[in-house]
Amino acid sequence: MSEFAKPRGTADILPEQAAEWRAIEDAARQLFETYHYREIRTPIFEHTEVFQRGVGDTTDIVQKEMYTFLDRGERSLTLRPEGTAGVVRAFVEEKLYGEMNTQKFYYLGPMFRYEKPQAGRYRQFHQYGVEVIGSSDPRVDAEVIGLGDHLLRQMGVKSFSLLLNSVGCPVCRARHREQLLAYLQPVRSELCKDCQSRFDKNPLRILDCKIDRDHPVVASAPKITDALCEDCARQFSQVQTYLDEMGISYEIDKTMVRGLDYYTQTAFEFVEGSIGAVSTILAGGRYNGLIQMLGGPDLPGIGFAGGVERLILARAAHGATQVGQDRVDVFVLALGEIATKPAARLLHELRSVGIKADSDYSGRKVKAQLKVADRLGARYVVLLGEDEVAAGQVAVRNLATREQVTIEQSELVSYLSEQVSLRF
RNA sequence: GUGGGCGUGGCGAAGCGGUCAACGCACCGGAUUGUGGCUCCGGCACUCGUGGGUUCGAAUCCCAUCGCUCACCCCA
Repeated sequence: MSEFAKPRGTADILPEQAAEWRAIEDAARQLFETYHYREIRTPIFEHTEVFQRGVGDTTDIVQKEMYTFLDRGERSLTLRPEGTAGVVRAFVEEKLYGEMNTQKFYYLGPMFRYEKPQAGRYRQFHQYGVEVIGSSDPRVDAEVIGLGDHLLRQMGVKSFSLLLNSVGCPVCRARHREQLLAYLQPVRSELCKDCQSRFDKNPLRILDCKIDRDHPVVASAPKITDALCEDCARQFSQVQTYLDEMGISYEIDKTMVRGLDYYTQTAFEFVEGSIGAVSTILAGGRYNGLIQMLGGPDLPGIGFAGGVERLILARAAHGATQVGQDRVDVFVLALGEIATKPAARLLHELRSVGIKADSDYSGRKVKAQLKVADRLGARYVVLLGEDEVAAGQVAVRNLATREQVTIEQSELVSYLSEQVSLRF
């Protein structure tokens, strides 16, 4: 074991896996652009207050999961634990609201949370996500949800379910909170320890508690979904109408609450059963108060975020894993001291015209080098020995057909350009 | 933060108190002259995460510690 190990909860993405990562990132970007979302890149760290305000002081993320540090100027900074707060901060700071009424963004990148790692949960993990700011039209909710659905399908996740709920607005939420507290008060002492404290901080979460969920009183407690104000109820039903219209199936889950404080109205979660205990693969919701909370105008917003690591796990479970092929077009084989210089020159010439080429650097024998060429999946071997060097020629061997020709060194590039291009 | 499982060569994995720590894969070399994928032969852990203890003797038992992993809270 090495003396230096990567920090807990981080991962090295090795070349083989990097191919899949890149494929996912490329496909995600392309899909987002198809929906006319534009990429936005915000800093990986922000002033701590951005997350305290943006994510919410009562959330686990802020209370116990942030990577917070003081820089040399004594400023408190935090590695971003999620993407929305930073995007909204940028939106407000750069005054992007001046441009158009509705703006659509996407992002891709690492996030950091100080958690104990397990399957599908890491301290540095990666998310792709979208944010739509400036419209509260339920068509936008449906578009964002539909985009999540589309992305998962496109990525090869064949089965998953979509849970949908509405968590209301500050008006109906406050009203529901009163009802709920009154309702639960008599059984407060029967609740689990966590729910005792949720009682004051975030009673909505009690409904979602895995321990108390089965408690008869809790199970039949008033749901926010049933206590929505007129506006929220209409929003919720219209979102469903559009989803129906788009042929996207979902289940209403009245106990589903999103973990972040900023959510209002629409909340949704895509879950996949085979990736471990943490089955949420992509989730999001509407956050109508957030922009104003971060100092901007009173604009509505909605978005989602998905975990790349969880997507990769799900792809694996669905047999969609992609392995990178590591092939080279040409392998330059130099024999002996005398061949090294012309070989280096030819290797460089081949690469200059875009032919993927490699060579051996350890001065091994022909046999060993051919073995390497074979293993690299090379189509051609350019062989340079004493005879060839003396004659200004090279032997070019087609590894598949075993045919070998000897040509002038000056013709090599044009000869191979032609051969290699024939494959495409 | 809490609980379970596990830590043997690059990887997978046997051994679970007593000769030199199996084996497979990978890797390296060889099977006569400068020609590959198969086969055959050979090489590759003074050491079993780390530290301490028990014992005549420990990879094997005990304790601690670190790490990995799964699960809980919560979450992508």
